Amino acid sequence: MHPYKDVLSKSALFHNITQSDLAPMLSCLGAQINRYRKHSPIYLEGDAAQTVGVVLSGSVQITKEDYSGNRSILAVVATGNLFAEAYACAGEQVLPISVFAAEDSDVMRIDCRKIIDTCPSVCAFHKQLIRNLLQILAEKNILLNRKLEVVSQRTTRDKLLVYLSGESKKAPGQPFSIPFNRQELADYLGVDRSAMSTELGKLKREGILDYHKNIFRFLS
Amino acid sequence: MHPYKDVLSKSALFHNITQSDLAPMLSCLGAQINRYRKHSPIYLEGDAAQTVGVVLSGSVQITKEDYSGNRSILAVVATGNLFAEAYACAGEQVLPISVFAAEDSDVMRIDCRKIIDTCPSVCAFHKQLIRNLLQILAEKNILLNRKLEVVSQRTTRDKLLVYLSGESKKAPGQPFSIPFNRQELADYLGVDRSAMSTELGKLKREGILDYHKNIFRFLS
DNA sequence: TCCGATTTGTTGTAAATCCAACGGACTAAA
DNA sequence: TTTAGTCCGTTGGATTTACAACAAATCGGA
Repeated sequence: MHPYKDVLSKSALFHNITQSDLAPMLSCLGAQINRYRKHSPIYLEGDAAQTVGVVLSGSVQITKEDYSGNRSILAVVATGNLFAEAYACAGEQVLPISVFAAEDSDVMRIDCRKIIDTCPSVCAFHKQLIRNLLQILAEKNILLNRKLEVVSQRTTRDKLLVYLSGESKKAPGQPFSIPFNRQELADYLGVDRSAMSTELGKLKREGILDYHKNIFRFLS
Repeated sequence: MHPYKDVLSKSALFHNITQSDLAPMLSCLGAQINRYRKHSPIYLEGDAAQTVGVVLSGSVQITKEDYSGNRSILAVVATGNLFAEAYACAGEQVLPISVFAAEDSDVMRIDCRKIIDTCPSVCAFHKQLIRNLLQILAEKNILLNRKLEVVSQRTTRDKLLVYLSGESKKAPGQPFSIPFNRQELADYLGVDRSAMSTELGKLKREGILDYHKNIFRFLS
């Protein structure tokens, strides 16, 4: 009985893999589990990137030092999610980021080469694992492309319109909600919150957009 | 003898696959080759994304319509390279982009499910194919992350410093070249060329950076 | 060498953005 | 009800950027 089977079976990496198959698979993969105290490093910038991390409990922070030495938090990875998967899968990479435990956390690490080099006789579920990994990378790719499209817009107005029209595309003309408050939206768009607020006000006054809190609707 | 074996064996998707293995592999994958006239569509926005494309000859353009209906070119894919791979691998995706032949072009398409669902008895090289696909996605991921970090900087100065210090990291203090001219660099950073030129001049006058054409060096 | 085309740097002005500060609306706890 | 905290919109001034136009430098043939 694996202590983390509930977390793992909900994780995208182990999607469509039955709980009973988890334990033998993990031993086949040589998965290593470690506990990290809050603030202690899991990976450091410059490390060789060979293993993908899975957060089993707690959460971790992806951080990076900029050219002037300021450390900033790029992302927080919650329980059940992966980190460093792109670097581990690309092979021969040096990590450009560091990972720290945001709280006391358990982390499982798997060597990506073990995932890729299937052992056809033993592990029938390797194939599913590879499929999942491919899907995770592909979906992240799509997310990054989408964000890049938004932040590449030159003006706050265009960033808002590109982001919001994208969110609205599933049901044009209908109200839709966004998963951000104003500050988070401003951070996502890479603009100042107050300037964004002003621009939202303009769009509303011009009759292009209506909104209340995080519910938006295009008036076209 | 496959007519495109030289192009294919140089393509990242078929890296480490011998030319003699190409033909049986392609037939096993159900690869389809079509010729497209200049400007004719290969994929249209809204299509179901199931196949990854490989440019066998010529080149293709990735385009997208923005919220106001303007079509812009996001990328040009040269001979030997892939397109739509992320959407094809993510499964159940609708394409948010269109692809047109930039010139008369031959394009091969492969159903991603055929790549993922290995046929262990027949194709020993499926494994290598999957490894390559994973690596392509992972590397693209890293590139997108890197670009996103640059473009997310608020000021032109910071965008320049983040980009250039990243390029300089391989050999700190040494001169390094960049693969862009000024206009291309400005496009990559998402800023105005002349404003960027001004900012570069400031950095030089402040003694932070020296450059000549596309050779740069940090003076730290 | 000379010419035309392209690339790069410079400048001034208009416009957009950032920044800091503040006030109102709302919420939750005391 | 009061109070403290958070979120959101607004404002004004300082800064930054875009834009357009032009000058200087560079490059590749003829």
